[in-house]
Amino acid sequence: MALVAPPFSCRHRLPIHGTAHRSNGRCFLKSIFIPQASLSLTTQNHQGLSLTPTNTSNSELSLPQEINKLCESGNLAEALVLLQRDSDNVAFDLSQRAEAMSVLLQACGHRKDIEVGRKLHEVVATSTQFSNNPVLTTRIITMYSMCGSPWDSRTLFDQLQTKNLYQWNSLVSGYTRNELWYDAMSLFCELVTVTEHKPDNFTLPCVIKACGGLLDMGLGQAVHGIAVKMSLILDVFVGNALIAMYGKCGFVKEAVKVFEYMPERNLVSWNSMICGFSENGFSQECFDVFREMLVGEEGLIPDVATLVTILPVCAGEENVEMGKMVHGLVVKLGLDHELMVSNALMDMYAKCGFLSKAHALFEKNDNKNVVSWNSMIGGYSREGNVGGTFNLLQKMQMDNEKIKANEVTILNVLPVCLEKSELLNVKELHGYSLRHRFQYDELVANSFISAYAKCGSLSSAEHVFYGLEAKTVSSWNALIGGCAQNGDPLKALHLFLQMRYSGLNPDWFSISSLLLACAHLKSLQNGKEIQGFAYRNGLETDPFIDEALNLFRQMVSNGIQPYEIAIMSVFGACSQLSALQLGKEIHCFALKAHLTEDIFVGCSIIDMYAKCGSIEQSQRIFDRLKEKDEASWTVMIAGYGIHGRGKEAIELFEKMKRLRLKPDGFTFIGILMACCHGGLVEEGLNYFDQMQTLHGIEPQLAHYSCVVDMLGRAGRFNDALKLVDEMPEKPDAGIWSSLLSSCRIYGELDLGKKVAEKLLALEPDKAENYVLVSNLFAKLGNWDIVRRVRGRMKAIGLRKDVGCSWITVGGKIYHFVVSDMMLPEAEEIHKVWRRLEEKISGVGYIPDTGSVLHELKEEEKIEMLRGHSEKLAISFGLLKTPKGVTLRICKNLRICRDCHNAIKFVSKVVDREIIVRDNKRFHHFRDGFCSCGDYW
DNA sequence: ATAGGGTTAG
Repeated sequence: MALVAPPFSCRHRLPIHGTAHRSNGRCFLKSIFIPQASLSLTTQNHQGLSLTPTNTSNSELSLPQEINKLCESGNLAEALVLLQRDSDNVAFDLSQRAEAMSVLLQACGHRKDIEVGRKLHEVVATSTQFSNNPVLTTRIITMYSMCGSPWDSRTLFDQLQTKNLYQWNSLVSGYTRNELWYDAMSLFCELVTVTEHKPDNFTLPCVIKACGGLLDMGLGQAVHGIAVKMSLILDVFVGNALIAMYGKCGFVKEAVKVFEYMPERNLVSWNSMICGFSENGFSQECFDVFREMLVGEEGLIPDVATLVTILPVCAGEENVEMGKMVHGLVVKLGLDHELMVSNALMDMYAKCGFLSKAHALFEKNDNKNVVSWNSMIGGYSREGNVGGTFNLLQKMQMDNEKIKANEVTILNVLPVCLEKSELLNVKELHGYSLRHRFQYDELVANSFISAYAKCGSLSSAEHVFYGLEAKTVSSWNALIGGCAQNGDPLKALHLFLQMRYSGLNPDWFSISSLLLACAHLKSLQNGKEIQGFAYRNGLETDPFIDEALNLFRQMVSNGIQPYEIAIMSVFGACSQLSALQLGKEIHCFALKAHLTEDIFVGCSIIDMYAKCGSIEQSQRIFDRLKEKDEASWTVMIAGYGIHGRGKEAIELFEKMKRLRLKPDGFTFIGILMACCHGGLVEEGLNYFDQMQTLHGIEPQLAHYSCVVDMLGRAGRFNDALKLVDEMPEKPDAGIWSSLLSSCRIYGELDLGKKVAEKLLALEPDKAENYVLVSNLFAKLGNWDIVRRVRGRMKAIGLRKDVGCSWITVGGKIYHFVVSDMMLPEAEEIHKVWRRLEEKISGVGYIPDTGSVLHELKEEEKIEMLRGHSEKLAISFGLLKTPKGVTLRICKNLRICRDCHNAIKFVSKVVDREIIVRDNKRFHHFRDGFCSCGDYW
């Protein structure tokens, strides 16, 4: 094939750029990789290219020539005056006048001068000779769309009595030019279905581009089909448009196919191909195609578009060697003064870490625009160079070329404000963007939301968020991510729900943030808050953690590799739900992804199995861990703690000390909890003492809480109160509430009253506390006080958290709310329980109506007990699982005395192990006994 | 008369 550059590219480019390539006749590209033969073209292309021939030898210019001269110097208004003045001049015939109008219309389009364009339109429309001139109307349609006002194009188009294909094409291209992809598509449909016109090689490229704009690959394929049927696929423009469209839609393979089968290719085809690879992250392919384009048999010379496509690839890959080579090519082609090229070069050097080289280019270049400044500012910003960034920003504003900052500037500067969490700078920048109306840009607004959140100013973040007119998934994500990362995980979850209610679908970012929130929430008591939250918000289906886990699965099955943090978060979420099956599944995934060796992930896995009730599995994982640190030992000890296996916890703790590992504050929380749940009071007190004397660890509130709880449960109220007095910190509500429940167990009415007062004074707006207080008095039959407490609760509008239990069957989590009559299989479930109740009554079960806090008749109380959610969950589990399978139930509140008693009997009569996790610990029921030894 | 590829951020 002859190495002839297609005339198209230059003809197309020249009117825009105005400069032609210079060639000194030498083979200037040889040193890179261009074959010599390609050379002759540059000069050849040069000829006959000027827009309109000007006849300078003749002092008498024709009207079109004169208009053209004025247009070239930018005097469009003058040209219009000239046209109008000579409207009666017979010296100019009609065709000359029409041509002159054409020239002016074109110039209006190029220079976006809609004022003059509109006046000229009026002139044409009101004249009898020209109003129906199809050439002129086409030009007016084009002019309006080039001025960014395709609506005016449409108005004129609709007024036309008859429309030819030129006019249709002009309007379609006007829509695509203004990125009104949908309008372009529907106009095309109209053209095909309503008119006799057949779309041609001018129509299709626009339509194909619109498909790309809509990112609608299906539509694009359909148009591709039309192109094939009409044999328009042979057209270079159509082929090029297809390459670009497939690239935009993410189907590079299709783009390559089109490229390979094209009967004729030009520079644009190559550029589009490189661009397609670039957009889809195939950097090596970009370089390969670029090289092939230069040295292959077609041997084309790159133009500005090629260079500004390939340079960002070098930048993205930080491949400065390639970048330098392209730079050499740029110089040899004489394109180093092209603004876009020099900008791309600067950006490339900056991104490759050669900031001073970039700066040198920047200084040398006196032709700068916003992009130039932004690229440099971005360079300093990425380096975290606060001074350099702000210095440039200031210089930019003082620059006498009056280049104004834009949205990208803001986006570049914002990250450096976060370097030192500079809230002040963020606020200042925000003020600036408000004044310049940049906050209407979605990206800018979202960046401010996350920036404020990162600086710890959630309220400002929310302020920006709620001020948004249209909230997209990204806006929600910015706020959700901010809350998740900045210590308000519950708010993150709340927002997640709100987003779903507003009809938006969460994406991967939302889910990651949610997972992060779940990880932070691990410290909350077994997800109790989350469950309560979900139910208070009327979430009837599975709670969102469940959904997050489902989405995590999708993420995995879509081949998206989660980071360690995501894995850990998911384990955290499993722990909260006690979703053993799911936890196992994710454990398998982590194994396959070789993430289990990670010391943190290993830790989460141990924690997950323990919190999902499978302490033996935790121990196995723990034993196999190659690398164990203090944290690994601590989660293992704490795991035994929540299972009430104090002895094992103590063994581990002693072993840990023998290995000379240093227990820290967290380890002591674990061991104290273990002693507390295992009823090992003396041991616990001993460790509490050791912790201070031997290890020099100052006990925190959490340690005191454990010990006070431990003493209270053992009925040693004097010791407990003594410790409360000795505490350096003020006791919190947790301490009072644990004491209060101990008072209930031991019937300590007087102390209970005092403790209740303290608790309600400290946390007057927490429903749980009122429930605790009323439980105490209800147990003693003091209904008067119960009624008063309940009344007070009602008066301040508090409602008790709904009791809720859940069980996993077949990988799905089923929830049961107390006295839930809306259950899908309510009939069967209740029947199962009735039968069980008969059976266990035969072996000694007597309903413990003391657990019912309402004033009801005895029979009604018994009916209430039957509705407790854990009983429903167990009945469901028995109904749905084969004989002998262990049932694992979770509950958001503490298990009641009657249920605890009943489940002991059930475990005996159905001969199954039943594991219940309440909001404090695990209960393993087997053969009529519970692992907690009725001490909880 | 009407057409395809292109720099900064995400």
